[in-house]
Order: sequence, then C-alpha cells, then structure tokens
Amino acid sequence: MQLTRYTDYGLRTLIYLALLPQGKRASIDEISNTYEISRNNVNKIVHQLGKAGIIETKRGKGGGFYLKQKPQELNIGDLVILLENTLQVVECSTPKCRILPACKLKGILGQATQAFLDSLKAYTLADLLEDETNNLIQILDIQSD
Amino acid sequence: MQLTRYTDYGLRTLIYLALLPQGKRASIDEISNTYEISRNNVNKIVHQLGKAGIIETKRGKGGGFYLKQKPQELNIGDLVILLENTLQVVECSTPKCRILPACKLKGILGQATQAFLDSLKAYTLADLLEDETNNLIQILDIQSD
DNA sequence: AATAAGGTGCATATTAGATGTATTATATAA
DNA sequence: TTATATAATACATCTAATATGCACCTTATT
Repeated sequence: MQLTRYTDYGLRTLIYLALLPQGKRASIDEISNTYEISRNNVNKIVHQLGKAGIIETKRGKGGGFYLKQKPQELNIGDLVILLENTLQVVECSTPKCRILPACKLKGILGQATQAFLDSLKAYTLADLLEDETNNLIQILDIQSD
Repeated sequence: MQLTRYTDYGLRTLIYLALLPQGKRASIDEISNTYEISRNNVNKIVHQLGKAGIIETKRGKGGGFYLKQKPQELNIGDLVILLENTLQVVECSTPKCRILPACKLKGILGQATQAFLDSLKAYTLADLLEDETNNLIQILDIQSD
C-alpha cells in the first residue's frame, strides 16, 4: 500500500512554497533541482495545483508560482485526495470479482480508507513546517530576501 | 493508494476456506478456477498462509489445505499486514529525500496508516461471511457434502 | 526580437506486480 | 512399485501503472 511519488512530490512542493518569503515566487526548475526530482513531474504537479486554485501560476519571464492559500488552510487529507489518482484500495470490477454482490470486504476497506483520510484531515500544511531542532528553510536553501 | 491483488486474492482464498464444510480440503486449482485468478498467485498465497500457520497444507494425492483457525479468530488487520508486502506509504530513502531529517510528513502518514489498520482490526474473517440477501456458498458453488 | 517562464502532448523507461513454465518433493492408491 | 495428484520451489516473462524525457507551444517581460 503506497501513495504515488506524484502525491509525495506534490506535498513537498507545497512545503517549499509555504516556506517562501511573502511575495516571492518559485519556478519549476527551482523545485525540480532542490528535491532532485523530474522536471516533468513538477511541471504536472504545478499545473494541477494551479487548476485547483491552490497556487497562483504565472507564465513568461519573471513568472513562477506561489501559494494562494495560507498553510493552515490547506488540509493534508484534502491534498492527498486531490493528488492521488485512486483511493479505491481494491479493484473489484476489472476483472469482475465473482463474489462482488455478496462481498463485505469492499465496505470494510472503504471504512478503513476513510479512517486513513480522517486521520490526515487533522493536519494542515502548517503542521508540516514546525520543527524545533532542524530548519527546513536552511535544508532547502531558501533565501530570505 | 491500492493494496496488491495478492492481498485481495489472499483474503478471497480465506473466505473460500471459511465456507468449506468441516473436514473438507480445498486445492490450489479449485481456488484458482473459482475466482479465475492465476494458479501461480494462489500457489504463493497458500504457501505463505501455510508458513504463517493460518492454514494446514498437505501435499500429495488427496492433499490440499484448510483453515487451521476459526474465522472469528482471524483478524482482517493482521491478515492485511501479513499479505501486503509494504505498508510504508511513502518511500523516503531511495532516493533519499532532502528534507528527511526535518520532515513531519512521515509521522503523520504513519499515524494515518495505523488508523487504517486499526479500522480493519475491528473485523475478523467471520465478518466477511455474513450476508442476508445473497449466499456466498452458492455463488462460490461450494458443495455441502 | 530575445529570453524565461509555465502549458501541452506524446514517447520512452522503469518498476512492481502478476502470470507462465518447469521441475521437485511428497503422499495416496492401484 | 508405479502412476497420479498434490503442494513447494525457482526462475522467466509479461503487463500496466508510474515516472521520466523530449519537443514544441503559449505567454509575459525586457
């Protein structure tokens, strides 16, 4: 049971953006280089987050993107739902499982998935930033100016 | 986020076994044909369940396997832990994530995974068998003799 | 016009998972 | 003791989702 790297990278991108100084933009290359992840993947993530209204993107020279919402307003559960392409933990229909009409497993697994998401919904992006002993801003080499 | 088919098939195999009349054995071919799933996959599952002491397997003519424990003693959460090869929902180490030492996501996702498993731990194999309107035994064509 | 950025589409590579084939070990029955 | 039916084991191959690469388009700034 794993989330896709896409989802992971999406959350990391948002962590990066949440740490940017007010008014500053990030670029796809910047995120891609910082985390050493594929430029193309970041491209898609940025595009999706932009369409979802979570970040504001701007094309052209001097363009880039930044968080449109406050970190404490971005719920981790909702973000995972947005980024992950499927949350159906078993595939009953293709090929069709013989016991589908009488199967109680679907419902039980659905409940468990809901418990997973509910647990995540107790946190926001802001909760991913706090840390006492280390410093994410330093690790990510985010400039303060 | 999906469980492997292996896990799904493992649970289906156990459902089948739980419905067998006392003293009767199933074979790999029987399970494989009934659910129309790969013989080889069932082979591996049966082997693993045997090693784990959940079923009793017997080689040779007239061999086969049956549940060693009662359905109400087999916890779904534990079964998923047994069958699923990884429960680490993100891979932080390969390649190593830059923010690993300061990352709070790991813990939050770990909690959510635990919530998923705790939800499953409220059920046993016996809970997968009850159903009022349909009849699993009929659907699976399990003979009563 | 040049340049730097995101947007879009498609091709390719990678990998986990699933399936296939073959052989071995074991047990039963004829 | 031989034939047969079964699980155990090992390894090869196929498949599909995911991830990455490449090319080009669109937009904005200088």
